[in-house]
Amino acid sequence: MHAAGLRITSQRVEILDAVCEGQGHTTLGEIYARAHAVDPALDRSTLYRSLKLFVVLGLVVSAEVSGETYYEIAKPRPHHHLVCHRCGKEQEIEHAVIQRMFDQVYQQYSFRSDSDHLVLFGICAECQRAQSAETSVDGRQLPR
Amino acid sequence: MHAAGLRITSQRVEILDAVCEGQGHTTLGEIYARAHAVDPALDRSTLYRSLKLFVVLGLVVSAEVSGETYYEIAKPRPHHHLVCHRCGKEQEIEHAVIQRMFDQVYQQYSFRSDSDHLVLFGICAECQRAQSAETSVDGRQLPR
DNA sequence: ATTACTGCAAAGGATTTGCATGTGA
DNA sequence: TCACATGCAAATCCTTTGCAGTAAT
Repeated sequence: MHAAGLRITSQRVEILDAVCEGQGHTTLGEIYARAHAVDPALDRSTLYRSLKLFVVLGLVVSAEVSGETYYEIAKPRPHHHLVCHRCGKEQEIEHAVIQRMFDQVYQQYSFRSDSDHLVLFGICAECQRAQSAETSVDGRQLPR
Repeated sequence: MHAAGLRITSQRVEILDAVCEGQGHTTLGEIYARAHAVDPALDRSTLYRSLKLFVVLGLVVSAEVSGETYYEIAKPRPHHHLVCHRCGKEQEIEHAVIQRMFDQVYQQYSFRSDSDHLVLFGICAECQRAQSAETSVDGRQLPR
């Protein structure tokens, strides 16, 4: 940071903290809420400027999911997320599974994928159980 | 469409046509340009309203890629895109490769993925060749 | 003492909304 | 005919920008 002649200000620290707190993905609004709670004088324009800076510096990565931009502290290794569209919970998954898929894509299409931050939507284990419970009576599946 | 008590208007047809014309993904701006060329009276608000309706009805799917929303006629089978971030070209790939990855994710995480429209970034075959040419002289690789 | 950074306020752009009018079924 | 859709204009929301004051090095 110093290397680029940039300064470490209290606002930047607060914002970076706020990004950390939202483990996994956080929206801009959430970041602002947290940082603003700590420092009510913090302005939105500062948030926008800082976030943009962090992304350029590679401290933070951003991803667009269903119309919103999410921010996350950059991690050294590529990783990916599973998001349940029933309960909204998200979990991180390791890169290995994805890498195998990338390899197959390369074999078939000669395309070298390097997306290091995919988001897969679906139904998590818990919600699968909940769903099957909804369509069954006393554990017996209802005919559809 | 009639089923829901909705009407088929000339504007809706024009907009749907405009989405079709942009094979693969099209931005809202491109759709507007095309539809507006056909019918200069067409208003942006109508475009927004119609596009939103089409997405709800499942006629059109939307995806956000690098800060922009892209629209595409919904296809019966799930499919995915490879986007080269050097030349910008995109190609469609079949679902099978992705499905295998989904299966592995399910085995490891009990998470049922159903993303039917992934976008993978990377470098396409052509650009790989171009890149290696840049770092070679007379076909011999330069030491890095 | 510099000069980058902030907050404020205003500008800019994209999207949404209220309402009177028009039009498809 | 009658409710749905449209166009227009205004409202709203999100993000960016210019500038004068503030603070980090």
